[in-house]
Amino acid sequence: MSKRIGIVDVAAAAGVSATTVSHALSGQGKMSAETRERVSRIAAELGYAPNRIASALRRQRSSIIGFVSDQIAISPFAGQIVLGAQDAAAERGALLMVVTSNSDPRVEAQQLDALVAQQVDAMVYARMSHRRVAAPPQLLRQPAVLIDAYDPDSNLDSIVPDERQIGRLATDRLLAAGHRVIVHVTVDEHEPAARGRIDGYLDACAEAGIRARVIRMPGLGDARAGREALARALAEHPETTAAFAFNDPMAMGVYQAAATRGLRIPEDLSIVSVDNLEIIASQLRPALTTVRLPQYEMGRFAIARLFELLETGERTGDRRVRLACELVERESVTAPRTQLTVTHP
Amino acid sequence: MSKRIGIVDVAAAAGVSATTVSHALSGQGKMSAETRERVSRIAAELGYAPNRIASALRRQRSSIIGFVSDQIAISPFAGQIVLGAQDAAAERGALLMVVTSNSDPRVEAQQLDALVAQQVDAMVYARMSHRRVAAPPQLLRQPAVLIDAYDPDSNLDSIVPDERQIGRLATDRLLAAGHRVIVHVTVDEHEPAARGRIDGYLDACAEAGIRARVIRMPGLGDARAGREALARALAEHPETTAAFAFNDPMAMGVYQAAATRGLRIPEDLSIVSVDNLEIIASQLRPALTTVRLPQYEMGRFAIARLFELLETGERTGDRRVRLACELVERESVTAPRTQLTVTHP
DNA sequence: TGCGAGGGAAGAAACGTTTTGCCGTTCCGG
DNA sequence: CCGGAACGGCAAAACGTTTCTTCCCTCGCA
Repeated sequence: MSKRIGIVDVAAAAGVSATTVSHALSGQGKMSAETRERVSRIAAELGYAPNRIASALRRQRSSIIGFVSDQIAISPFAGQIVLGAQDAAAERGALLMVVTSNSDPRVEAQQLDALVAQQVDAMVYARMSHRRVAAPPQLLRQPAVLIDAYDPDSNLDSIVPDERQIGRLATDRLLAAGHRVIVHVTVDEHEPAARGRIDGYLDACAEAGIRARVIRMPGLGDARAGREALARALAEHPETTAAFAFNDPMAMGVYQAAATRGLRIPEDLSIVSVDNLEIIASQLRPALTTVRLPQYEMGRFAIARLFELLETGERTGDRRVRLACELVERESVTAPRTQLTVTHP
Repeated sequence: MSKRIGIVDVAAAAGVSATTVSHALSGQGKMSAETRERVSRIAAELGYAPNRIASALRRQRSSIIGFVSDQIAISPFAGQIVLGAQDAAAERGALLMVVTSNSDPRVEAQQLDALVAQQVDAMVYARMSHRRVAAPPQLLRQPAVLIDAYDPDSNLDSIVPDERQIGRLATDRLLAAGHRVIVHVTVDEHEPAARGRIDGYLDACAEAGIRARVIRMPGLGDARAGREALARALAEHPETTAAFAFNDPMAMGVYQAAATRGLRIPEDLSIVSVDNLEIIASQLRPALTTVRLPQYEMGRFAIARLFELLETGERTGDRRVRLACELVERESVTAPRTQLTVTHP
């Protein structure tokens, strides 16, 4: 491990001052193209790598963005958000510093302090499911945005999926296939995500002039809830031909309950859900048609917004950004057995 | 955003020199307990947060550990490894800087360079499935370890799951339940993970004196492969009562194929697999008995090893560490229908 | 009383950049 | 031919710590 070579070594080798090297490499200042080129070449030859620590100290700008999330382990969502954020940061010459509190507030506080000490330029505070939160005070020392979370008491920017549009999109897909008896199996509507999706479902039903049938289950939505929900749905609405599930695990439960009853998917029951968990959606048989949450985009958008705040001190647009989602078509939707003939007036 | 307060502000407020503040806060140097206590108190009152950038520059030690992984999005594994590494790093006052290349070598090189520029003290290079790799040159500038990967050409430390023990453990579980006809559905044995698990399976079969029946499928192991594998297994070995699947998605396929044939799990077919993907294993019905990979432990171990290298320049123990795995009991294993009576001699 | 030891604290240098201000040279127009 | 702008480049200060060295003072002992 030989001594790291620095700007002065390059300067010596090129027979110029450190200042000139700095200028040459950063494209600042006035200098002959010849010198600039020669210095750059020598730097490359020597394998010079800038020391971002020194640079950060001098410039009072670390080019590091802190990314705090409550979970990274459990949900594959996190990864996509981080990826989007990382890509966007890299495009701007910044690096992400990701920490996960595993939902422990004490750990979270420690980590936030560590990020502050690290002089991060800005912070992203991400939740892995849409939540209302109280933003920790460390977020207020530098620009910060929330992902999948909002805090009505602070004026931090917030980036969330457009839950209502999700409900709309999923239901419209089933309507478009010709279904008229569509149940929505979901969870407690205190979940912001559930609330929004229900609203979207209701909108779509109202517009289509069909009856809304919402089955609410306790908990956060897993296969068990999906199984029980389908049982209830069929008991209450035996004529059901399609289901819109709150998330992919619930959809998996619906598959299981359908199999138990000898209902085939999609011939007897069409399903649309939300999450696009690759590991479920594409492994189920038939593969699950589901709404993809815009995780990658949320990550990107967060960083873009942060740089906007860093560079201009101002933000454009809304404080609360809802990103639209898209449907991923697979195989779990088809027309109902007794297709309604649509009469064009 | 008021000016950040630094060590000199504390010094001024306490009527001492910056040196003394530094000593007081770090517990270095000789000084009266009274001064030390007073300085600490004043620092706390002023809300002093150390500037780790400045500290890093002076000490030539950033206390940042780079963590490079090929994937973070797709697999929930990554999260656990990162979590383990993060916890271990936090215990030692270090921070993790996680980057994901998304398996793009160009991106990876860029990110490695960025980490080098960031003056990371050490690096973790993680793959999300057990692989042979060629370690990139940037890893050699500071201590580094590989996770779920090994490079026979470098002398970097390597931390991997004990694949052979996995095969052993899973097969033994089925043997213990009384099964004598156990198929192993797996993938191409060029996968290091597959190779090791097959060996463990063969060991267990040999020791139990039963015939080994390995079904190899192309690809990396998904539900489709699992379905086809079970079909082949039953064609070749109709008397099969138990299956050991390479991973959870394949096990999911086995469930699907079993359902198609009217085989009940576990009554007609017991299953053990590997991964413990929460989202599959606990959502399947019956819940899947599966081997948990020691991700968290691998993360922790990697950091521990790195600090060993940083502090002593030496390592203890093996260059290639295989961590043992444990079985997570759920509901997919029971005794075979026609139980063999074990005669004690 | 003189002297050395040693505790407590301060001064100053150093880490590797970036940036400000300045200096010498050239070139142009008046 | 002179004044001044434009240009190319350099010296030095600054960023906030840590650490090496020095300094002062007190205390104990001969």
